[in-house]
Amino acid sequence: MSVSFQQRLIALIKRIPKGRVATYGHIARLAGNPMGARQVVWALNSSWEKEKLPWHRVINSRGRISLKPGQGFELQKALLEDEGIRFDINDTVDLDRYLWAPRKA
DNA sequence: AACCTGACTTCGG
DNA sequence: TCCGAAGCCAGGT
Repeated sequence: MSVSFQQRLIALIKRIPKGRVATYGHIARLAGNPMGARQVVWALNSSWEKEKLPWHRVINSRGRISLKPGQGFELQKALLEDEGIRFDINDTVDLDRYLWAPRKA
């Protein structure tokens, strides 16, 4: 039987290694739907806890945290910095350096 | 079924 | 860089 897009998203997110990040759109693309970025958001909110997902490693296409200050931004940034990820003066991470890409299929 | 919502993305101005 | 508009997707009301 087929695996749902959601399940593929979950599986991919779980594979993001410590010290690396991925963007919503990137993950959606890898899961097979280039335009399913919003689904990633939904997937995270609905099952990051039960699936133990590294939700903090998912950021937006500009290399910045999408959560707002006081609503998780601080926590996410702290978690990423703990993994060795550096933020520049504009709270932006260097995607060319930290963006995760699966080895081979 | 219509309408709203969200940790999105891209494009213009 | 910031803002608005438009496009996209699924779940909740």
